[in-house]
Amino acid sequence: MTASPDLLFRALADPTRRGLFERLCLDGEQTVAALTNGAGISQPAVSKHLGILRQAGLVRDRHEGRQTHYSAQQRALAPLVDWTGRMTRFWEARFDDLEDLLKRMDQ
Amino acid sequence: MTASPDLLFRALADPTRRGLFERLCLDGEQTVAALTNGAGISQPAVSKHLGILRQAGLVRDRHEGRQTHYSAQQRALAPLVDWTGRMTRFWEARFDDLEDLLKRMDQ
DNA sequence: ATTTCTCATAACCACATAGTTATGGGTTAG
DNA sequence: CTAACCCATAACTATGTGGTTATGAGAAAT
Repeated sequence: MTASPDLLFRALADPTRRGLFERLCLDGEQTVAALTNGAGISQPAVSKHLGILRQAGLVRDRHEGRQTHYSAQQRALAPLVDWTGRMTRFWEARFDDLEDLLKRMDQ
Repeated sequence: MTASPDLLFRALADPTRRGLFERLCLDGEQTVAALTNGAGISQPAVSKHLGILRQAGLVRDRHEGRQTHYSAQQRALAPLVDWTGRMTRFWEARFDDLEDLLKRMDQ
């Protein structure tokens, strides 16, 4: 279930939404209430953002009783990595641009 | 001159704009007229998109007589690569999600 | 059974943004 | 010098989108 780069870029374009994804990536699974806390927006807004992230495959939801736990699906970022790869690793791309990037990719 | 992830994501979120960047990456430097040809939108719209890409550091413009040549600056993608790295290469991130991504990054 | 709690959806609003046409500045051609 | 050309900016419009409040469905607690 790999989403299109378009869906991914659009989902990650909003800073609030990207912030939610970052929190899920760094702090692990969390409930909607926990995510709402500290997001600076209302709970319905958070739910909407999570819906968009879910549609892009970036998060998964797990229902447990009356609360929903969300977690990041890092592998959904794969098309993004592939895309940057295609844009950079290309025949005529100048080397001084590539050097830097390839270093970062190798850690 | 490295731009923020936010600026980059927002610049690349629009499909038309991303298409322009892709063409510059794959086909090399081109004039505005050349880019307008095949973009399916008017020349002013293309100029506006290029302005946004330039502001994000993703393209460079070179003036030559009455025409402007644009070229991709692939190194501007670095913050994006770093960001995905931070989101994936993190302590508790599950391995089955990482395996796949790291393979892609190593080519 | 009733109340409370968590979350999602609906309806609405304000603003951002991607497109258009019109126009002007600088450059080459005639 | 004048005309044609390339591109950028201005002004405007329509649609998308991120936020709100109101409400309801489902589960837990009393």
